Amino acid sequence: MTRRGRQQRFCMNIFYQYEEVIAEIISGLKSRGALAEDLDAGGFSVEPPREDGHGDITSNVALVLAKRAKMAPRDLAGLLVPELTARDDIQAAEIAGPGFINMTLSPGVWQNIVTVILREGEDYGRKPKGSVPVNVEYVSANPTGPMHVGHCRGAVFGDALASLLESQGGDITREYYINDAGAQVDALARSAYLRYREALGEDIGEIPAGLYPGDYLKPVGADLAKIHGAALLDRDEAEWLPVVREAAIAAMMADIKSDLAAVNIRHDVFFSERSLGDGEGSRIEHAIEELRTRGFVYEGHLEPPKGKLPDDWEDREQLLFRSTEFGDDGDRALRKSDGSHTYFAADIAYHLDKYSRGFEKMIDVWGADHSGYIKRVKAAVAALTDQKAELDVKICQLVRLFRAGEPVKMSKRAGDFVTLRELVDEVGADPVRFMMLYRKNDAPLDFDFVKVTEKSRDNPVFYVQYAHARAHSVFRNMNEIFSDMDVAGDEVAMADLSVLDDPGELDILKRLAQYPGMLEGAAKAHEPHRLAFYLYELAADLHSQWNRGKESPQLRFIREDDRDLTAARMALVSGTAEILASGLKILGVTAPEEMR
RNA sequence: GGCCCCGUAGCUCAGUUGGAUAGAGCAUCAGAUUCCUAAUCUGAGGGUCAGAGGUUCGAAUCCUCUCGGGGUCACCA
Repeated sequence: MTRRGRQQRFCMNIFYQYEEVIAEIISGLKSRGALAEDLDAGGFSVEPPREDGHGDITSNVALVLAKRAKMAPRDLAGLLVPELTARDDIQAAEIAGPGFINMTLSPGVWQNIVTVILREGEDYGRKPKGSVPVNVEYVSANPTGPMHVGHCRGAVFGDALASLLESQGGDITREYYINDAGAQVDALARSAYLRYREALGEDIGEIPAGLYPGDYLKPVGADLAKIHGAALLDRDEAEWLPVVREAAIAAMMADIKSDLAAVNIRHDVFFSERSLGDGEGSRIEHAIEELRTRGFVYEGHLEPPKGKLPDDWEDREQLLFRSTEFGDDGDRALRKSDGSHTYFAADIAYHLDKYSRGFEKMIDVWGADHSGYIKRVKAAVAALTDQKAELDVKICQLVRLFRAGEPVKMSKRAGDFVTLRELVDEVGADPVRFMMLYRKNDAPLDFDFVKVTEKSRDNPVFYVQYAHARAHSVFRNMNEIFSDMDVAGDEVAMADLSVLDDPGELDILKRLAQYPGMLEGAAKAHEPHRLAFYLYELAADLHSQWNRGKESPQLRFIREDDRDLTAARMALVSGTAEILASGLKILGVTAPEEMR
């Protein structure tokens, strides 16, 4: 981390503040000749200790610099410790293990966290909006039917990731790629056409294999009948198909947007694959030309696929992208045997379009079945942008549905898959969103309809929301006793916090201090689940302290006999509620003020 | 067969990008209710981080191999 980088950061993160303290001590030692003037002092960190008993904050500075300074780590630490302990804000600093420096801070440092949170409010831990545009593409479900639970996880993940990046200063565009070209939407159009004839009174019998049998196309057929009457009946398919297709896609996209709205997801840009065109002069041809000028396109033969050979495999010469140049396993076809472009070719053009719109950072969120597709798209982005753009592809693994421990059977062919809408209608948006995020994206996830609505510690959604509600319950009860004390007012904000010295209170304070660094790390790693886990831990800290007040009445947040102490504790509880609400907001989950 | 993901307590999972004696919840056992919401909390037991090598001050984490589970594998979208 450069010096400039440190200064540009908000100084809310106390771990960075102490990195700075150590950096200053090192330059002091240099100027006094205790350390070499040209010693590179970068690369160390100050972090919360992993275990109790290792102080409040810990640094690996001596371990990181030892080799460069040609000193034993513990000796180097020995130079730093006296300087650290000389400070008022550091109660103790000791050398531990191979050369860690464990510091115990004076309680005032922690108590001050609350003052900062109450001042910054929702901005605590956030960074001001920066100028780096980031494109997050997620959902991108085919417009051939309603959203089902398989889409849901990626949708929630992408949305929360976008919000998380936004909280760290990203200039985020949320984007949906509509696969409205190709055979699937033609099949959709033919299915809708059948429903159209049905709406005009014809008995259409069974929906043929290869078409979409779901009832959800019936309204589309009815609308077509209303608008066109019998006018489309006696035409050739070439005439009615574009008309029906457009109507069907529009209807499906309207359904999808409304399904997404049910889980509070919205996109800034809906990008149509069809708009990329086809054939001469299209953006797809342009993208292929861009690759060709860079020497990554050639006519050639592909190796037969490994494993069992498809029945209709034929060796042929075709237009290929040299993706092996960028680490892919094989070169990839750009044109099909009928001369039209492949889906991949369209995707290349799409990503080139993103780049030309100014996005040098792109994130795609895909389902698990697309993992084999990552390398070729990354290869294409690298090739087209001369490696200037970075694309991160996040894969969301499958969601397995359970009901009270029993697997929920689904058959997509029979059309009885569980839709996103059914899921949300039954359990609500909050549990859906939180549970989809309470797991790493690349691990499979079990979702139990019954468990997620349980009111118990076993259900993390409830547990976190309850902590927030409990805080507000405390405020209400406080006003029963001190009717003129305003939790949001100056008396609380300016309260003397030095009385917050109970170990349980300090635990909460230390957890609050971790919030900015946790957010930054989660955003950098593109891992919103870290925030969900953090909120669970913060909720546990608050519940825990609340309960200590049962055994030890002097620890209760509300102390009828001590107005000043009550004000200080209101500040603590208020700061905690603020962070719970702020974090939940990033995850897109509500923070209720009471549970019922 | 190739590629990708996963393998951590009986179960479900974290592990802050290489840090110290590996952590939560559930389940089990023992406790807390005149009391700010017991919808919660306190404590105990439970581990060869799948296995074997390697890299270094230091590995659950990085590299190689083996075993086991899942996904995927010309032209579809």
